[in-house]
This record gives sequence, structure tokens and C-alpha cells, in this order.
Amino acid sequence: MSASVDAPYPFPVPHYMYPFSPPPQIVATPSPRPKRRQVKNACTNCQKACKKCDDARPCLRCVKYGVGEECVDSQRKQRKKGIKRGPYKKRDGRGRAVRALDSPGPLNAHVSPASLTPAANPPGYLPVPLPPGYYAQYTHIPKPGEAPAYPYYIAQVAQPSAIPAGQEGEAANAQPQPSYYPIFHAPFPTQPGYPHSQSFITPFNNKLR
DNA sequence: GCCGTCGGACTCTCAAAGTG
DNA sequence: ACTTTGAGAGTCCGACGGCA
Ligand SMILES: [Zn+2]
Ligand SMILES: [Zn+2]
Repeated sequence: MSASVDAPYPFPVPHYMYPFSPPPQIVATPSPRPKRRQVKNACTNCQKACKKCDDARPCLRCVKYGVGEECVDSQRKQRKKGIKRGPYKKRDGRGRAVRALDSPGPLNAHVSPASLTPAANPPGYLPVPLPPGYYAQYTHIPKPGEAPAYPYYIAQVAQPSAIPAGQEGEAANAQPQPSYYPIFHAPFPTQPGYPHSQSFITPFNNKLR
């Protein structure tokens, strides 16, 4: 069904990844589906509901349901240590395929740089004209005395070169301090009927709700 | 139409095992 | 020390049903 905050796209591209996704007609090939991107930590509400979260706090979904105050990161378990494993199968040459995404990038990273930059587009999608180092994200910037709203922002993210190889800066000290640049605002926070009634079209040419 | 629930496919992370 | 592998732990898609 349609467009809810949970599944806003007609195709499986996370909205924070490909904000200016091209209209369907220029999506060329029936490509293998682009990789789904996950947030590092879903908030407890989204986790409970098994729904998509985002990196902003409060997250889009909590804001939508008016429970922004309850939007907190879920606790992640520590991985078990000391688990013994059998010998590995060597997969070299032709059979090697697992993490070899299509490009011979830096081999030290399990996290493909492609997943970090806007330069990477899933197969079948055209590049979008975003400045390097930016990708779009829904980010709520709370202002004192202001009701929660749904501004769209372009969030500046750390350049890939500034990210420690292999890790996306999950350590607290590696966390970039992004600055946010408002590009435009979705109209509906002040619209009557928000959030439940009317759909609208974002300038991204994607229907959000 | 919206919402909540949930099974399971998918993704991410990182310790163990392997390599030089 | 560095790289590779693979599985644990997590996210969230998509189907479904209930309700207004
Ligand atoms: Zn959330
Ligand atoms: Zn939340």
C-alpha cells in the first residue's frame, strides 16, 4: 500500500541515501535490488515495531507519532567472545565473491566506501547531483519552544577520507560533528490534517505521505 | 485510508582463523 | 600486524489483519 513513513518509496531505496532518486522511467535496467541500508542503532520504538528508523533523534517515525521524547537508542548486546570456529574455506580466484562488491576498492574495509558516499549509486540508478560529502537525510533540528516538525536537511557527513578505514566511525571519538544545511521544508507541519491526511510530493519527486 | 504486528530476508559488525 | 571469513546480532521490508 502506499506511502507511509515506513515505506515511502516505490522502490527499495532508502530515502536518506538517494534523495533525488530519478523518476522510474529513467531507472534503466531491471537491476539487482540495491542494498538496503540500516541505521547503526534503531530507536526502541522502531525496533519494537520492526520499522525503519533513522539516525536523527528523535527519529522520523517517533516524530510522526508524537513520541519524540521516547526516542532513544536501543541497547545492543555485546557479541559473544570465545566462540570457536572451524577452519575457513579459502575462496580465491573465481570463487571469491563475498564481499567483493563490484569495485576493487581498499581491501582493508568490510564496509565498502561505496556505501558511504553519494558517489555510489546502485546499479540502474543515475548519479544524482549532490555535492561531494553530502547526502540527504531527514534530520529534525529541535528548536526551543518549537513543535516537532519535518524539515528536510542536507546533512554534511564526514568525507570518506576522514573516516577511519574499515569502520564508520562508530567510536564516540570518531563521530563526525555534522553541520546541517536546511534546503527546504516539507510543507505539512503547518498544514491542517498533518500528519494523517494528505499526501504531498516532495521536491525529491517522491511522494512521502 | 491508517495503524500495529511479525516472519524472515537482508545487512552490519567484529572475533576467530588465516596469511605474510 | 594485517587480512579474510563467517556467523551473531541487528534492522526493516512487506504481508497481513484490525479499526475508523
Ligand atoms: Zn526510530
Ligand atoms: Zn524514534
